[in-house]
Amino acid sequence: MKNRLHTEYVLLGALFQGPKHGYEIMHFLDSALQSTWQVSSSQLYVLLKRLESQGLLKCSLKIQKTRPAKRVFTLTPVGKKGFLEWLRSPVEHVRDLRIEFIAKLFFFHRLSVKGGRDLIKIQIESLEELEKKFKKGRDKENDPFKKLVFGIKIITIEAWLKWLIEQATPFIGKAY
Amino acid sequence: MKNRLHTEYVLLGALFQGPKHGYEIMHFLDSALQSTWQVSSSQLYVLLKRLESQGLLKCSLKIQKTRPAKRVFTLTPVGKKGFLEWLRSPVEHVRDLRIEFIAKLFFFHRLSVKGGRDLIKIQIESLEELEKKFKKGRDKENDPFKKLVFGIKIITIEAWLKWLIEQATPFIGKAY
DNA sequence: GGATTCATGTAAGAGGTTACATGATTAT
DNA sequence: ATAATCATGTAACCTCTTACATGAATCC
Repeated sequence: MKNRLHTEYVLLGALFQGPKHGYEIMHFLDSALQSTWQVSSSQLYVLLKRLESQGLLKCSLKIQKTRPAKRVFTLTPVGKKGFLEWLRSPVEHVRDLRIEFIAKLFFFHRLSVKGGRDLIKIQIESLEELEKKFKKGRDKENDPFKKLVFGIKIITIEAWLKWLIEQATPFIGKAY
Repeated sequence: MKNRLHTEYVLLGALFQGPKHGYEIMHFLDSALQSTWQVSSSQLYVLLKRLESQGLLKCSLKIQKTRPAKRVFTLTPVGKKGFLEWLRSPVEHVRDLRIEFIAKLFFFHRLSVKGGRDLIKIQIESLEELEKKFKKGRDKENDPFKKLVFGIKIITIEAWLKWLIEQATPFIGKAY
């Protein structure tokens, strides 16, 4: 499966529990993900069109008397599969934890999907490995600036590990 | 002074200690900032052109027999002033600490510019204020997901405060 | 003989933002 | 009256990335 944009997966997730039209998706994301994930309305409609053309969504028109027709989107099986695969994969880069990983946790919680604890577990493992790697890198490094850069990477990873264990794990709950 | 791009300031910084041509700047950034800041060569030349047209750089041609002429760039007084203003200002967003702030520290260190300790100090103050704000926000929040988002923000700020105090401050040194 | 270094660029495209366009309905 | 809500979009622009173009010199 190709490397889709993060926002595209978030849109798929917004449709996981049932069809919605664009405007509805906008409000769903605004109220639930709020400042975590913002999609402008123009971008939203562009992405929905693209996802439809790629067969991840299908769309039906719902004509209304007084307003423009709603374009109601439904996840296709391909779209559903793609979303779940994304949801259960750890993020590749450390920088993606603050945004993309949080979005995954949101969906595990909101949609009651199983696998959240497993995701957290492998995410922790991959962070611990990275931490080791960076610590080795720092030890070998002589340039004080580069040491400093390793330092902020390591300290950030440690903070996020703590957050994953102490806050994210209880958030997901035992059942999932 | 308008809100210039971060990369533009980095280019200005690369010229702070004397004129360089594009290719030289590339190597300077590659070797010194390495993985912290990468500029593709195509983007580099575009930015240099823009900075020149805005009067922050001036350029002189140095013709060579066998290779294309070097375009040697020199900081103008406006450019120098703009760079120092940027250098001494704290970053606005927390997300900019990991990249933009680090670049500022690099230049303080590398160019032996004074004001590094002051910058760290006000950066610490602004982070501490943010931390308080987020903690209040978390206390008022009922939605567990939004609490979790506050949680990662707070824990990240705490880590970076620790890094600023324990690692960045000694890096800059007492004299600056 | 082939890769790398030196030295500059253009062109195309991806992803995003902001501004603008439409137009009725409902709330204040 | 006028502002906000509902509902969709297009167009222009910005930043950055990738690919491509040129062409001698030098290293292996």
